[in-house]
Amino acid sequence: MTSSLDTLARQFRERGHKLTQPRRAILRTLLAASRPLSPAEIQEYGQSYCQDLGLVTVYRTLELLEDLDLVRAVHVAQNCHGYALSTPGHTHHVVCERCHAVVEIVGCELGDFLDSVAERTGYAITGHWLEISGICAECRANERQDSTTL
Amino acid sequence: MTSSLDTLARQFRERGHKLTQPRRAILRTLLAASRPLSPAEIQEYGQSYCQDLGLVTVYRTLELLEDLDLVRAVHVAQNCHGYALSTPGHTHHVVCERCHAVVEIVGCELGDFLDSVAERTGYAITGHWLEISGICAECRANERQDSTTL
DNA sequence: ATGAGTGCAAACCGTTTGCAATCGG
DNA sequence: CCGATTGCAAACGGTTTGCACTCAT
Repeated sequence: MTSSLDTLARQFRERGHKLTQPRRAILRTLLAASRPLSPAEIQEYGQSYCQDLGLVTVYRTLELLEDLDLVRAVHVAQNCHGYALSTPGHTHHVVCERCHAVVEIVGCELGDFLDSVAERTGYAITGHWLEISGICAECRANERQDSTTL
Repeated sequence: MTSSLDTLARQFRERGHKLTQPRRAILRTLLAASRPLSPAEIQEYGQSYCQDLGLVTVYRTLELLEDLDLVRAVHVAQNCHGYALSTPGHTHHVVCERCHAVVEIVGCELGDFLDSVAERTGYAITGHWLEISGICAECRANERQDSTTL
């Protein structure tokens, strides 16, 4: 399911890019992440793998990883960009409003719907972006607890 | 279908806000728009209705309009925020990649899908955002023409 | 050895804030 | 009239760029 560091590293080199310490740190960070991270977060967490990882390098590496389709940018509410490793195939995210935990929905069941959209609008559909928000089981449990405590 | 300036203005006043020239210009601009506009674009186009419409006012008014649910922020690829009048009820957009024309899909047929997502993930689903991209009939026609011309 | 990749500092750009002047009800 | 609203200038925060140094191959 999830790619390993080796797999990512290989794909990286195969396409003619050097696998430096900073880049390795960024890949490790993304692998360990349970939700999309902002560039600043990637720098912060990445520094545990590469002491002086610079924010600029994070930006440049993310751009490269996006080009290689190894990472995808997702729209997260507040200040827009979050980055997560892309999983093979087409997926959608369900994001918890409280704790920002992300669950991926693998497989996309929108095919029929999109066909009907194409028919109704006359557009040739080339892509779509679906983001679902909700509250995860854990946060709901916590909220129930809080309300009894109040 | 689409609200008129009067309707918007009324809702605006009913909730205790003053309807100033700058605000009226912003509403007019949004009404006339065929796609989500960035704050800067709203200022630019809005100046034809209100000479010295300031960008700051655009930001503050958009924030207010969002609170009132008269406008919704949509995620547009490049630099994130676009704003469009919200239509009553839940809708999705189909955006043309070439000319940015927007068609709204009224009514949302994702109910069953979302139910199954809730079941599979344990999340209580609170909302979703779907944006579909494609190429509109007109642009496809133009492209066919271009390719014959070349 | 050498060019790709890096970090730093500074530029850049969209957004927000403080404030005195203005306008709408 | 009086407070909500405005525009300006300045602050702010995230992102990008120029440049000299370094590292992976």
